[in-house]
Parts: sequence; C-alpha cells; structure tokens
Amino acid sequence: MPELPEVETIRRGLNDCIRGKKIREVKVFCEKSFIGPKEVILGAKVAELRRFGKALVIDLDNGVSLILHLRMTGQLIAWGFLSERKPQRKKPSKVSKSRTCRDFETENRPAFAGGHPDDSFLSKLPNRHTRVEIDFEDGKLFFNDQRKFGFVKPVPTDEVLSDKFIASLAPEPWKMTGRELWERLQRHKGASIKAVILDQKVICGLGNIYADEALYFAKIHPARPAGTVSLAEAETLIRGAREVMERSLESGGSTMATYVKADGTKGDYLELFAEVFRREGKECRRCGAEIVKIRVAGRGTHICPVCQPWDFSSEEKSQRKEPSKVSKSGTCPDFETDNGDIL
DNA sequence: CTAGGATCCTGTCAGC
DNA sequence: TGCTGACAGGATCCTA
Repeated sequence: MPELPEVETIRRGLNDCIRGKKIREVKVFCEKSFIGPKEVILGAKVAELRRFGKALVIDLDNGVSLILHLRMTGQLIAWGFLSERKPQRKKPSKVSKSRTCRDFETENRPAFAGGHPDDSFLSKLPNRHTRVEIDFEDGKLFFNDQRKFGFVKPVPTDEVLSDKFIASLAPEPWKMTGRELWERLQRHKGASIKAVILDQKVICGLGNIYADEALYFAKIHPARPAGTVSLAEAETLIRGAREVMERSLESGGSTMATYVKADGTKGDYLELFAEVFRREGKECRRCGAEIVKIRVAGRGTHICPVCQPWDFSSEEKSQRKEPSKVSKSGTCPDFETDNGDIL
C-alpha cells in the first residue's frame, strides 16, 4: 500500500523526528526483515533521509545507509523524540508505561506514524507486527510489517545508487514526458496498460491505487494492450499520475493524521482522493455510472465502465477478450526529491 | 526479449 | 462457531 506519496510523506515526517539523532540500540524481532548485520548502525547519527520511488533511504554519518522498503503492509512509527524547536508543553504522563503515538503527540513531542494504516497507529508498541525497533537517545522508531514482505537493509552509502532495486528504477512521472512514456509502452505492446504502468522499470512510483486512479483520469480501460494507447492518451496518463499523487501528498497519504480523524474516530485516507479505488458499487463522480471491480494483471482493478470503455480504436481489439467482472495538475509543489526529481 | 502466473507471509472476510 | 478458500495497496522469480 505504501506508494510514492506515502513514502514521501513518511520521509518528511521522519525527518522531523530522527534527523541528527544517535542510534543506541537495534532490536530485530524478525530475522527476515533486517538483511545484514545490525551492529554496523550502532552509535551512528542520522544524516539524511532520501527516497527513491517507494524505497526510503536513511543515511547515517558513519558511511552506512539503511535501505527500507515497506512493500504491502509496512509501517514506520516514531515517537518520544525531543524537539529543539518546540519545547514540551505538558509533562509526559508517567501513568502508563508503554504509550501510544497519540500520547506523545498530545504532549507536543514529535511523533509520526505512516504506512499501512491500521490500529498499530493507536496501539502500544512493540506489538506482534513489530519486526525491527531502533532505539535512539530520546525516542524509538518501529518498523511494523504484518506480511513480512518489507525489509530494512544496511548498505555502504556509496553503494546505494548501485543497489539492484534502486538502480533499476525508471524516472518518476514528474521527470517523464508523455512521449517518453508512450515510447516505453511500445516495448510492452501486448501487455495490459495497467500491468505496464505498475512496472517500476517503466515508470516509477505507481502502485495499484494510483494506477487505477491515473487510468480513470485518462479514461483508459486498464486491460487495453499498452500498444493501443495513443500518444495523446499517454500524455494524459502522465498528467493523471502526477495529479493523483500530488493530491494524495497534499492530504498526507496514509499517515496517522489521515487514519485518525480530529475527533479520534478512525478514517480511511482513500476517501480523501480516490475516485475509483475501492469505490465499487458507488457512483462515478464524472458520469454517475456504477464503479465496478474487475481483475487485470492479477490485481483487483477499479473502473468506471462508461468513462473507461473497453471499446477502443484498434485492429488488435478483436484478438483480446474483455475481462469479466469480479463483483459488484499539474502545478509543481516547491520541493525536490533526493534523486533530483522535481515534484 | 516479453507476458503471465506463482510466490513470499499473515490476517481478514465471505460463504458454507 | 469453525472451517475453507479467496484476496490484500509490492516486487521478484520462474516458465513458456
């Protein structure tokens, strides 16, 4: 779930908590989740936080970096950090020994939770999904991951760019023109457009949510062979990808702030921007037709069947079978990502 | 080379 | 209530 906007939100949020902080202890609860020796990060301070697509990189001041990937169910929760900027208003409550992210927030100590939204944002930690805990001088960082697909991996900082995954990433939508995307699509003419834009080596940053949203924006049926997408459609698709991700970024992606509403009730960050994702059975906000869920590229896929007709102009069409139903901006924010992409 | 499916792992939910 | 199978927002590996 954590896609590019979520990881970028996490990068910014963690920056306020752990930058400049010294690592005291590392607890690995699941061997699979921490790839490499944990000793190499002990005593080091956090120098910089970078993001490459959906991967987060924490650079330390001892020549080591942590490459982090949240995959499907990863989350990062930081709390307990003392801030130089904002002095504490209240004294920490000493009643409960293990406190939650919210407790720290109300004490005005920087706390941050982002990634797969679930009740870990509100619960005591470590919990049964905590895979790695990094203790700093004055706070803790928890890496939670229900399905254990994500990982934390220490590597020499000068080898980050040559890491197999990071080196293979295509440019992000802000760095790619519609024509460039269209040219890349030609190398995967036969595959469904959705499968192709999910491929991080073709375009970087889109996951299942934003792929559906961007295709809806561009009014392209996700199962259409990539080779049938016109240059004009590819240009709209790129614009759509930028817009849906920027909109999510503005709302903070899947963070505690979007999961927990002001009144303390739980929310769903998708409702802040999703037009089709998990809206099956509901009305299309453009035309009023019913959003349906289908299966494309082995993934649950949401479309408006009227806005995104299967009917497209191509001779290849006849060779393809329409997939069956499963069930019923452009303006650039003023910041730069670490690989030089202007968002 | 491409395209599609299985796979890693755990939890939840629908259906019986 | 308990069981079973399908599915979940990612990416890689294997096969044809």
